[in-house]
Amino acid sequence: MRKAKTEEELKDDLSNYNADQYKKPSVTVDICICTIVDKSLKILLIKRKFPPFRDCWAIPGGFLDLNLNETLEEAAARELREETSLENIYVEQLKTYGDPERDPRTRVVTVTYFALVPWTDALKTSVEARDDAKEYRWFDLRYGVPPGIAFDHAKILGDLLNRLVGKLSYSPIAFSLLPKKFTWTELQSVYEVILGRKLVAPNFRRKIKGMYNIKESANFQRALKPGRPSTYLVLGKKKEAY
Amino acid sequence: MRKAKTEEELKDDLSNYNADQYKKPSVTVDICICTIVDKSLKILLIKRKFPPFRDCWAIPGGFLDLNLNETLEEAAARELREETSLENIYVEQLKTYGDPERDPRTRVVTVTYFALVPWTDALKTSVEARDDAKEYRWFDLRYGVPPGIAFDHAKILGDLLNRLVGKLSYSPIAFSLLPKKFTWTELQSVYEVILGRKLVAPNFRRKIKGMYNIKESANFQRALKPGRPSTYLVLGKKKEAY
DNA sequence: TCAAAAGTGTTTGACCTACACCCATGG
DNA sequence: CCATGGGTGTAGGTCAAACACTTTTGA
Repeated sequence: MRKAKTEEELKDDLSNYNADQYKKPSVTVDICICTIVDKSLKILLIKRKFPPFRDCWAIPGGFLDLNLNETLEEAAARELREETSLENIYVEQLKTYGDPERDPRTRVVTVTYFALVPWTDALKTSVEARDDAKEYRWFDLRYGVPPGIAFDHAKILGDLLNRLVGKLSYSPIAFSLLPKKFTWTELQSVYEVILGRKLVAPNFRRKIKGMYNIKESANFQRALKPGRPSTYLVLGKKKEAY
Repeated sequence: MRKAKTEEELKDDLSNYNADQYKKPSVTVDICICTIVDKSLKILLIKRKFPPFRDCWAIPGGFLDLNLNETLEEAAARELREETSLENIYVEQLKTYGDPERDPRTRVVTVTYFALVPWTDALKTSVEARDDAKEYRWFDLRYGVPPGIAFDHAKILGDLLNRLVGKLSYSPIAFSLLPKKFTWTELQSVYEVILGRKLVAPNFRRKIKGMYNIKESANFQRALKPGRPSTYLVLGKKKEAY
């Protein structure tokens, strides 16, 4: 009875919804894990072990598990954690893809997110030294996706790059790609890699100082090279408008 | 057999997916229909006739019908057509909402789109003079949403306003809110309404001319008022970069 | 003393904004 | 003539790019 009423309510919600034909699509949440290493913008792809697109590279993700009772963003964060063991990472919704033919098996609606993670050697280890027989690899997002990438993932990565380039200039996403403490050179490198062009250091630093609350951390020597060691910086709370 | 294999493939796609617990969420596509009339930015809401949120205002939408074999954007455009009889309208994906508790009945993932429609009196008529007992109303997006709006639709409309304001300055969405032929005053009014502030006409026109290919259409007198009649404009193909 | 990090100063040009002012056009 | 549509010109300010130069710091 309760259920029947619900069915009726559902039916009325839509314009021309036929309860007899009603089938639900599968819903997956995919996570584009981005980082910057070696002066290039990388994304983590996984090699598929089963058809369709067997042995093709694909964006990691999984079906939405209703039992976990999590939000979509939490699902994305959980998948990120499962792949990288990282937590407290910047995650943002990218777009949702649901073309009828995008998965040859069945109708799949995929909500994609992207995560910006600071590169660490631990990350490299945790991803490469897995024992679950999954093959992972970091791909350069600017060098073009691997040929034969699965599903419509080439389009997704294109949308991702556009989003990153577009948001970089007016939002603090660059800091999410760096550890808490970073140097001016590292920060500038993030901008240069995403924008794909060199920047002039003094102008860059003036601009960043005007937009964000950059504070100096403890000075700390990092490398065994000559010259002045760089200052560590941290991003403070947002600049107060006065 | 074919089906069994598919199940296995599906299972492997995910990290910790349990086929026995596997339930699919419902997927709906909602459409925020925006227009500008009477110097204000309006959105079309529908009054719900059944619980939950009976008699509350809500964004129109419907469940994704797999039998129609349409893309998500086509589904949004179809719903727009069903509500307004309009076709060839600018439609863009806004965001996807899927919190577990957003619909008290069952798990619902909603992909929201927004449509920008030029106001016409025909639109007013087609929406208001419906015979399907649905109650529609245009709400001013800047005046705050109606109290007790259904589900998480208040948040959706907030995201929508942010998107419109943000995109206005670098994309030609304003033209989608006007008929093919429009005047400088009308175009400026669209910008002023969305931005929420007055603009200086000469500067506005110089700027728009620099960004878009504005062409004059046939001069045509419109009103029975004194003064020079306004020139009709059309948006030409994008400016060639040279 | 050297090399790298970090900052200062300045010039140039683009562009935005406000405002004054002029021209065009039809009632 | 007048009211409105539409444009030109310009002065002031902001901002960004480019580049030269200085200062700081530790090996």
